[in-house]
Amino acid sequence: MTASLTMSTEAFRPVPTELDFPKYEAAILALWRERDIFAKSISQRARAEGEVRRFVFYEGPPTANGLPHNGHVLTRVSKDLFPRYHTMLGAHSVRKGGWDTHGLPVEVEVEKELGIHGKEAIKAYGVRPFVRRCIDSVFRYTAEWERLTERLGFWVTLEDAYVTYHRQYVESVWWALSELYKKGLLYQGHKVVWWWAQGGTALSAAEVGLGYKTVDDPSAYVLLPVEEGQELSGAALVVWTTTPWTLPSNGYAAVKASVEYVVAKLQAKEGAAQLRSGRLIVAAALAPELAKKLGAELEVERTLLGSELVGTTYEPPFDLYYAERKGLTVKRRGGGEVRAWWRVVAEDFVTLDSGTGIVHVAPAFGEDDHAAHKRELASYEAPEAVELLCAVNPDGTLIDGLGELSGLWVKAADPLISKQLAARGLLLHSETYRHEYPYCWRADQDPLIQMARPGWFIRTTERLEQAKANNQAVTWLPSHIKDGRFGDFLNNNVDWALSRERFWGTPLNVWCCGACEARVAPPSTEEILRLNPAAFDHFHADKRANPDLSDHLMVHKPWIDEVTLPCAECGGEMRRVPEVIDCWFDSGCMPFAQWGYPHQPGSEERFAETFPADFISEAIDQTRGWFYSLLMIATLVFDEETQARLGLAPPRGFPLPYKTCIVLGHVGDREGKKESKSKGNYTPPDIILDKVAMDFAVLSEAPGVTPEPGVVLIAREDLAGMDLNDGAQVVIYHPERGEVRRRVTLKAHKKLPRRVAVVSDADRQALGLRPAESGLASRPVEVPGFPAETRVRVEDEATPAPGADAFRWFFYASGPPWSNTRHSLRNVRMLQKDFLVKLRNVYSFFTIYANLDGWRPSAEAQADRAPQGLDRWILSELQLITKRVRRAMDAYLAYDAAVALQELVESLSNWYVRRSRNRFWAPGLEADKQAAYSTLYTVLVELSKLCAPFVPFFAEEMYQNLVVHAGAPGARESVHLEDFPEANTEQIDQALAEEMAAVRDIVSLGLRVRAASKLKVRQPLGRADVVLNDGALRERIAPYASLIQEELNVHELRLMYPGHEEGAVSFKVEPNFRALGPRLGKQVQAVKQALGAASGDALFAELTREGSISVELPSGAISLSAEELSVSVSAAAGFAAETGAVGVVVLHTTLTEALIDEGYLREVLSRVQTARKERRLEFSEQVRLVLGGSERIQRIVSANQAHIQQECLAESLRWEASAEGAEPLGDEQLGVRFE
RNA sequence: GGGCCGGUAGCUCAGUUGGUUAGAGCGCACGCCUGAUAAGCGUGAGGUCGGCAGUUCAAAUCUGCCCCGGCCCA
Repeated sequence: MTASLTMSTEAFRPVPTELDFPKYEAAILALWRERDIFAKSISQRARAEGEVRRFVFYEGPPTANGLPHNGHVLTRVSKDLFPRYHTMLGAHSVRKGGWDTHGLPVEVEVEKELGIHGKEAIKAYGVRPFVRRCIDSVFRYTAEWERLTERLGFWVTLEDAYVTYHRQYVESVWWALSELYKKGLLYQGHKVVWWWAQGGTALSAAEVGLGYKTVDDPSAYVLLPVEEGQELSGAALVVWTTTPWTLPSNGYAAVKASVEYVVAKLQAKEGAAQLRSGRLIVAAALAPELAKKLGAELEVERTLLGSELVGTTYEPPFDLYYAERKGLTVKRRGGGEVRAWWRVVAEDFVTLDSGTGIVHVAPAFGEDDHAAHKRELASYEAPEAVELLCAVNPDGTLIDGLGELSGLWVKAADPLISKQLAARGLLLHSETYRHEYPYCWRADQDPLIQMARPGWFIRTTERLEQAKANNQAVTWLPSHIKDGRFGDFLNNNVDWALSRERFWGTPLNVWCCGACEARVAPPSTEEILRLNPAAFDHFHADKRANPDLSDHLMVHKPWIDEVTLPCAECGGEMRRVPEVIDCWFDSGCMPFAQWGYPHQPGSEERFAETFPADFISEAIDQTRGWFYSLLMIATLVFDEETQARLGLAPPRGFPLPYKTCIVLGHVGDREGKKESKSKGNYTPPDIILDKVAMDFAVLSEAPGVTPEPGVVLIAREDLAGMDLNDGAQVVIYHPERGEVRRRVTLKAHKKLPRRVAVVSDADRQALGLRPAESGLASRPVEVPGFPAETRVRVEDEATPAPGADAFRWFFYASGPPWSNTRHSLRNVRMLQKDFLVKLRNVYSFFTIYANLDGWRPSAEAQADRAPQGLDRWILSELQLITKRVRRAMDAYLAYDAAVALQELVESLSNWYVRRSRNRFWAPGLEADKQAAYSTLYTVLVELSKLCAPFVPFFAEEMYQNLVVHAGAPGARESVHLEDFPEANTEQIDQALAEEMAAVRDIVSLGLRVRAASKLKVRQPLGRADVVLNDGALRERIAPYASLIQEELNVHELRLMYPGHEEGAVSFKVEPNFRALGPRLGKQVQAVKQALGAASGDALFAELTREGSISVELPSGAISLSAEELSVSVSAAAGFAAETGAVGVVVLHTTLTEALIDEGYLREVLSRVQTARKERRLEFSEQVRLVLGGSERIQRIVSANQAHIQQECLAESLRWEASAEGAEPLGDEQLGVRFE
């Protein structure tokens, strides 16, 4: 048979023997592109007749100004899975991409590019060119993102992706802000923020979190003397602070009302510094500790509750405000008058964890402080009379009026402040305090300070109950997010600090009148133009001068700052506030802003169709990010009243704006550590997707080793990262000159850091490489930026990369997506082997035999005949798994679905195919063989559909070959245009599933007996006895007797009832705890003992005879029914037998001469087949066989000549007594050759 | 310091309403099979279920405290 002839008659393309997944994935990608399968998968559903169910998915926009990493791979594959599934279920699922483009990270990138730092530097450079650079930088890595997206098979339309800086998008955001403004939810106020003084900006919580460092700060215990004329005069409150620079801004001293305080006399030692007061007021519980610090005795004079201290006035440490405002009093709403500042207040945030139990409160610095101040203000009749005390300028220097302290950077002022306080007798004690303190994440020498700043806020706290109710309606996966991390976050909600004093962001659309108090928040440029038709003239002029100016910049700083509006109240000029907004607000607007709602034509319909989302998914760090911004904005903007006003029909109840949210865990390295580019413990996605290659900085030598030519040394971790062992053969080359390659041996070297490679002189010369200048000090993160000739690429050519399906499968099958994943090439390959490789082998097996037999799919071949035996079983398994997969996917449980699919492949490969092999190589194409092909074909085709959302490439590969190429009836263009399989419950046979499980157990037990008795399976045995624990199973197993016989290679199989065996087993009778526990309680332990002490065989006999067992207990005799007992058999000593959960398998191990002959015959066949294989003969090629060897073999061969010829495809068989090359075969000799 | 999640075999993970012999895969060891063959299969070893205390006839499972790791927040 020649190749060309075979080709023409074969229904299926042969499956290549080499395992190169990336190779065929490339072909599949081309096919999808060419045929536009993704678009068709969507439009096909949209065109369906009748009401089309929608499945709404929102893309959480990534930022394209950084490179994608493995965490993004997880999000992308997670986001891809469910829309694919629902599309196959018939839903219309639009997948619009999106890009997040605003924010500080973009500005920082540009600053780096320009080599400038800070707001002032940006202004000096020019905001106009700066912003133009921002817009250019936003899509720096778009190409990489697009490539990764396509390569992973993540189906999303990027062509019409929403972009947060686009004018259309910005105007939608404006609309939302305008709505909030109208509802009174947008206001200007003060908030304590983490302030980066040098940069002149507040940092978001996430940014602050990046910069914590352990530092030593001053720790000062300061006296606040009680003012004259009060009960406690003569004593001083002791407060503790680690930020002395906030002392000039002190406003209150806070205590906890319920805590006990003491007035104690300090027994100062000789020579101690002179203090203003020797009587100290501190929390009783902390007094001893303070005394210890002071090295002095504290003599308690009086004890009082915190509540008794409230109202006491004191002298602040600095005169700055005191002189002027000590007389300022305010009226309480409920009546009464208090001094505005410098009195004791009761606050719950006061703890006894550290300090003195009395807290120095500086309302301008510190969140608790500010909140306390606000509570005070809220109780006044005229709060506006009280101005905030703030002795610090926005640039972080102390204000004028503080003498030598004025103009000093706050941290620099600390020592001086301590000195002054000491001089004035107010410093009780000072030391240093080691703690975590935040620094700017991008200028790590700049400490952040907490500071109250004016800004714009969204009154989220006002509608918090709705937000919470909304959260309760969301299906969170995992469920603990709802009341855990997300719920907690809502419970601790504070108003959303919306504004940012930066340049590149959505400008806050609030215009204020310079002459009066009027403000407007126009929702669109259209409205702006209505108010001032010339509003954008300056932009158009700029555009004429610079035609390449992006139109989108019309709604950005600095152009938008020039837009003025006439004041409707007074006719004055209104100017925009200078701030831009938090970019999280942008992303939270995407449900409507992606359509340009409500300004764009058609956006109402589109928004109505796609709100809320059925499903979103991002990593856990988005809890406070996107998950929050989406939910909060939807809650605030789309309340019932507004929905009615907007005419959103039908009205949406909670949850908004997403029904289900899968919260993903983080992707870690092999050790579970966070993958980080700077540490180099990072597997680039390309290693999984394309080829196993990595770049290293070139070194000429390692500590203590001179490299030999042909050997390259790298760190052990890097070796493991490429899934290679010490001594692996790889190729190395110049990263830009891949045509010249050297084959080398990789060796691990302990003293090497990551991402450097020691290359010998000879190899370096041959490849045109030179050592990297930074040598051993090269940091992993820098290596990609090195000049090409100082980098060497190491590639494992022998083992292709696992590919996109394997990458996807890894994330689905390695565990629930919310648990952290340990990612590495090795782990990806491990899971690939379990599923993809195994499935591929079955698929390959099928094509080989189906082609040999000329079987092809047809309506007739797939006719619904009643399947029997194994066919019936595997088809039932298929339906059971289909049911499980659907149930799991409907509940968004990808991992459960993946496990189910894996089980099906296991059953298919390890049992169905293995047990059916002889059916496939039986001669001819009889009915049974037809049935086998038809069954295996059906399972494979259904599997291709079942796994299509998971491994879209391989599913397509199978489908294209088995269905499309083979011209099967009903073939669609792509598996992704197919309907997802529905379980055919008629084919489910639960009983059969149990029976087959028992059969597989019995076979395992039998094999265990053989292994224990050192009896090869090839040696037939006379008989096997099976004693089942469950007698009822005997009848049900009987039909599979021949199958078991064959697997165990025994002539006869006896299935026995317990009690009818021949002494090979003994019985064990135990309590059935589940049944007996409730009845007997404590006595079950006594029953257990009694049963254990008695003979199991006797108990079993009694049970069989009487139907129950009587047991003597200390409390009297009780009778136990069969249901209350569990009886099991085990192998009796002296038999070749093994015990398992199903029962006992006994093998009769006596070998007769006839059995030995049979064994030899099997050996002869095996030898001949092995010889065929060694000669690489075609499966169907006929041979002229010559055998030789000892006499006994000759006798066996001649007695079975026809059988041997048939089995081994031998057209002739000749015996040659003196055959050369005869080898030992047990006690005999055999030689095999072909003529 | 607070919150959330996790801690089960060498590794990665399952583990039903608590039921008495805790599972799977990989890896390892041994072996089998040979017309899936650079495949396939079996068996085995390997566990104080993070620790301690409690509830219970019975705890990997429920409760409390503690230890370790990760993440988030401060």
